[in-house]
Amino acid sequence: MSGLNVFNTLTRTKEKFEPINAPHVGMYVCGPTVYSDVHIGNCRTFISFDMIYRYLTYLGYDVRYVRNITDVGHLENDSDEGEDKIAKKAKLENLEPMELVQKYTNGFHSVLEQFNTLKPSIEPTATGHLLEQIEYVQQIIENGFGYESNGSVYFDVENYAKEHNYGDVSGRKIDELQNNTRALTGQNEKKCPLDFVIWKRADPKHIMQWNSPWGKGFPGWHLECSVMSTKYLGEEFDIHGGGMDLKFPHHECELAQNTAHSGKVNSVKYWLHANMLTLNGEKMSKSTGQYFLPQQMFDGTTPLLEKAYSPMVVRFAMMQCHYSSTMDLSNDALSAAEKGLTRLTNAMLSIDKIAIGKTSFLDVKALRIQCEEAMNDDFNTPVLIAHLFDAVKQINSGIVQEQSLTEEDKGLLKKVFSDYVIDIMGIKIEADNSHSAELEDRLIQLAVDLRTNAKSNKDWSTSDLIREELTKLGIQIKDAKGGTEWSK
RNA sequence: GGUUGCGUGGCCGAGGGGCUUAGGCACAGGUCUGCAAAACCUGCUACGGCGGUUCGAUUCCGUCCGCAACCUCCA
Repeated sequence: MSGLNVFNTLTRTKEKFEPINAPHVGMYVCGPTVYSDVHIGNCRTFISFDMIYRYLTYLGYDVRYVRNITDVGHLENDSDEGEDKIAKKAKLENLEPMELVQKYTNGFHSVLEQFNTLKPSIEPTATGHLLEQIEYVQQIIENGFGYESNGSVYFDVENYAKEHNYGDVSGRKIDELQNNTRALTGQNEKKCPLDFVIWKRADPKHIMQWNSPWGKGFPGWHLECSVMSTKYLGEEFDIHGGGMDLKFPHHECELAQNTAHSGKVNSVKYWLHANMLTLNGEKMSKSTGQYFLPQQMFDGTTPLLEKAYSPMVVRFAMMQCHYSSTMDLSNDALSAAEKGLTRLTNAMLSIDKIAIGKTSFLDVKALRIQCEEAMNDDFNTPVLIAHLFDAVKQINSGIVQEQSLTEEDKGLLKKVFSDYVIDIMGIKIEADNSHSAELEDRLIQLAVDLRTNAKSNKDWSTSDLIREELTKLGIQIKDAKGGTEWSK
């Protein structure tokens, strides 16, 4: 068995990954609605797809990775009273909507950068594609799957379902959906409760609105993803990703829009979904307050954790869990990941210490194959990590026993670790610079304390040595009455 | 209530009909070490309950219990 296999939500099976136009791969991932800070749960999805993007690239594919920014159209709920999230928050924070969008887009980028995610190839915004969205809606109406009602345009689910399946992504059946639809107020504009808005009429006081053939309004939430994926990846593309919670209604609606627009049934070949991050067994969610921000985790200011954890520790903890399984974030899990990551990186850095000889104590080629097989099995990073730890144990043991590797194997071993740990899992190995200033001060203080100790023992040669060496480094020592002071 | 998925050893977390000692963390004993740390060696424990299929089930089926997600905005 060889080659990448991915779990396709559409078929609920693992399928051999065969791009439509190899070596090109088109991947679209639903980005955030930038109306507030991203939380750690949001990050998991983007980190998961970052890993997927990295692995596809490693395999030699030329990936065009599109991840959108939703900056308009995301309604609070599906009723007619639903307010646009951006508009509502802009009012609340007393900001121009685009100012709000910029603020949270900046925050989003900053957090993802700390998690060492690669930037997407294209990061389009909904407001930057209004013309395309309007044209898209017109096409849907023309094709008979949309209708205008009181200045808004709705997607005609019933009509669509006559010709196509509706519910494939989320595994729902249209009859069940109809039976289970709650009676919401203000839905009299719709022909059927399942219909969803693709263009929404704006009240005169609404702060975000644009001219359209149906009057002033703004695009519906699901629309921008259909429009932008079509524009940048084509009417049929390889991978569509996002969080599990977007399966319904967002992805279902997106797929319906795609088909209604182009007439093509297979607009997305593989639907991939990242699972939720839970906190104390419950989903993290902005709307319920059950969450904390990444920064609070990095600096240890959330009461939900005992100490601070670096972005790389968090990222590694996520990699120890399969992207499609729910992951419960806990202090124990993070501290275990922290220690494990240290062990992994220490061993990786100590490969240099291994002697070169005529034979190898470690089957490096087999290791590489195991790693590749793990990743080929639907990006199974936990199994990948297990194989790497097996190698860690052998590396450490080999060093203790002074065993050797051939020059070729040693180079290959370094490459395997570098490929899988750094390039694919995206673990950045570097000193934690954020605490270096504090560390420096503490080290100086330590030297000063040692000198004070030597002085009290009348060990003048040691105390003078410390003072001289510190002076050479630009540190001034002053023996004051109350004790030794120093300055840089 | 409906739909989907999950329940693995002290904790996290893979796997998937009969040997995977999965892996990590923790724990216990040992080697090494002036002491410690690291590293190494050894040990440790599991598949929610009850039925069924099978020569054999943690793995398949049924059922019950528990949990989660979705059904309404969410990555």
